[in-house]
Amino acid sequence: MLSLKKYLTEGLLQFTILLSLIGVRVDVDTYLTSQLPPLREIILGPSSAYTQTQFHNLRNTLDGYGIHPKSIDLDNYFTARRLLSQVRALDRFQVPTTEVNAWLVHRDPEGSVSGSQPSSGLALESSSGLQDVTGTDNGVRESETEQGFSEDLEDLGAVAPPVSGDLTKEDIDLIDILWRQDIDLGAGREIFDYSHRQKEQDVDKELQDGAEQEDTWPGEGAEALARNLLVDGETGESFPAQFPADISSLTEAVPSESEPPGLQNNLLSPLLTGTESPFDLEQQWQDLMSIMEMQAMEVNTSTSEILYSAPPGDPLSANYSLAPNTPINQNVSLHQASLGGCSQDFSLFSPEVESLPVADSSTLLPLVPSNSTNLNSTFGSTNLAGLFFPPQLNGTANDTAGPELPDPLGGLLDEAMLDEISLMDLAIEEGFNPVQASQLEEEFDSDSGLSLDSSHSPSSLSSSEGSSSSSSSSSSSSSSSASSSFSEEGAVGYSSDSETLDLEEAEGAVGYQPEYSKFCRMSYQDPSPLSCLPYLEHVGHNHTYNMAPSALDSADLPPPSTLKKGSKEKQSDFLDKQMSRDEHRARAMKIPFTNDKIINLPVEEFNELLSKYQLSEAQLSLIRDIRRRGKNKMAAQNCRKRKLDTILNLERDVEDLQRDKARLLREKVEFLRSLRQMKQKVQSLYQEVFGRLRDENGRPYSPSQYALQYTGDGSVLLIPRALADQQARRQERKPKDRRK
DNA sequence: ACAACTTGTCATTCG
DNA sequence: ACCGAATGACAAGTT
Repeated sequence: MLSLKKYLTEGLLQFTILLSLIGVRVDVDTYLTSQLPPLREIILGPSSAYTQTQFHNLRNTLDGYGIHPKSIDLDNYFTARRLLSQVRALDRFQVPTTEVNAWLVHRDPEGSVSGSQPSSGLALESSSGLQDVTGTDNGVRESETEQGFSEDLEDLGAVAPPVSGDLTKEDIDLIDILWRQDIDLGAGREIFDYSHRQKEQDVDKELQDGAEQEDTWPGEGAEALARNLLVDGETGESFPAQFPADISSLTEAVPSESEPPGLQNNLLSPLLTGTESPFDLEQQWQDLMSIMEMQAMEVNTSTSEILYSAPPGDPLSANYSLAPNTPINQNVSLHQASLGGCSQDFSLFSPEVESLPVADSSTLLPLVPSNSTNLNSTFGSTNLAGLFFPPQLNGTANDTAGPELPDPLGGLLDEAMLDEISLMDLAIEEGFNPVQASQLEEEFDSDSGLSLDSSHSPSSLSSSEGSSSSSSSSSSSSSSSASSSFSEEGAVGYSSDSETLDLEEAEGAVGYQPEYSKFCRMSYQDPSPLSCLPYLEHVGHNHTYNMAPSALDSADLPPPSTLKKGSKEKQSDFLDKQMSRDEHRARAMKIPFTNDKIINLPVEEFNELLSKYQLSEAQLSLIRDIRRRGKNKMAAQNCRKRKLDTILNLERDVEDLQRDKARLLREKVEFLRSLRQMKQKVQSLYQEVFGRLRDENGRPYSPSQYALQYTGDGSVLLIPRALADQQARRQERKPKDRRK
């Protein structure tokens, strides 16, 4: 019962911290769970974060860290707090910029990820984002970028707004409204605008460079900003071809251009009429993997090199590069036209080909079925099932378009996409997760959620621990250094015990010296090797934390006798005020030894000490209280420090997760955009090829009766529609089974 | 004066 | 049973 309560409390606390920090619904598990099993623990909170014994044991096992259990490094403690506030500020700063960056740098496969820069990456992103939004049309720009990213997100089915951190509900609502407005406006830009994309690539490059060289950023940033704005002016409103605006553009286009003949209409229908099943998280990964496989195919294709003038790893930009018109190859096979060669074969749709659609997105629109809902569903979401499987299988295809050509594209895409890529491969390819995963795992494997590994803890935690250990070790080896170290790091509440000791010595406390020497031997005069690591002697009872200030200061510092009498009195007055209540009480009760000893002596020695004096009951009681309070005070300090450490670690982990999530979302948006483009190309190619086929009488085949089917060896078959449908159905079931 | 933060203390639980 | 550590809660002090 109690353990359950404890567990719940810990979990709730950490979960609350996580949620509050994230501020949004983070479907991190969606993206990471399969790669990072420990993330589950992270999200749910390390149950050991606050556990007592593990912390204790961890400190005492001294696995290479040498952290003194009682040593509290105040400097680092406060440093940690300062860093915490900075981190928080960063987090807030990150809010508006995450999506801005996602939009502007989304084509950069590596630059914006900046996996190895915990906070600087964010800062850079922030700066770039701000640079971009500080233009004249600040608000417009911002909303545009937000819209771009957020629509992408919506398209992904990511319900959560692309913002992180401390956004209020009003903020989210506002952003949401802006999205809607932009969606309604059909805003969009670059998709098929080659020149624009070129510019954008440049801008992206500069953004990349700027991110790497923060110093040089402002100047170049302004330049890039200017160009970017120009681009926006060109394309932002005029041509709704942008990926996120696909929904609106397509839906708008349908009513006006739905009259074209049924041939093209039917041909395209299978691809454009997908129904969106409820968004499946697993599906998202499936999508990503599929897309990546497609892109791998692209890269492997020879013709792709022509098109990939963009930086390597930037598949999207290449998709828009229109190859120079090439002679139409009547022998074109869909195999050659497969994904890798899409762009080149795109030239088939050059104006030379009059009877066939050209490679303009607008020309594809008339081919779209008049059923606009299908359109919406197809392009408006990320469920790729509609891309791979014939519409009739999705249950919403209209009857005319349904049986038309599910198989052709289904076969091609299915084969290309449905081979599984392990998530780990994906992760490695992105250069992210294995390392981070192990990091996170380590961090949360450590007891009590404390990061004792300095390599994992850039914050003050590690340094704090390190200095703590150094102070404790020095206390055992060198009295002078221990003295200075302790005074520097401030043994809270007991720093004035030295004066108490002085006073007591001055008062001539009888029998004190033997104890004192014994005490010293115990603590730091023991010449044995172990003395360097006093905690090895008393793993559970090392109480040198507060011992040093009094014992060492009094022993090593110039005695008050060296001071002038007046100043001595002043000092004693001053120190009187510095004394703790217990010290005053001890003085009042004429306790013959220092509070330090009372508190820090091991039990046996403490009892020994007590037995050597004739102490009244009141004195004994006070001594026990002093000991109890003193120990509890240190315990409270440790506890608070530990709590803070835990929060800091959690905060850092949340940051990491937010970064990862943003990056994954960006990547997904890119992949989906790429997929969409490829899909369109495949559609066009299909139409191209199918439209050129003639039967023995020289008449074109009816798409309602025949379909092209792609085989594994790259050949293309013309098969009856019914057969194609059958095979499509079979293929639909496979992936589903595979997923289970 | 007041809020926020810090620190010490007590009570309690746990190992 | 006792001890010490851990920790929530509270109060006093500090900023």
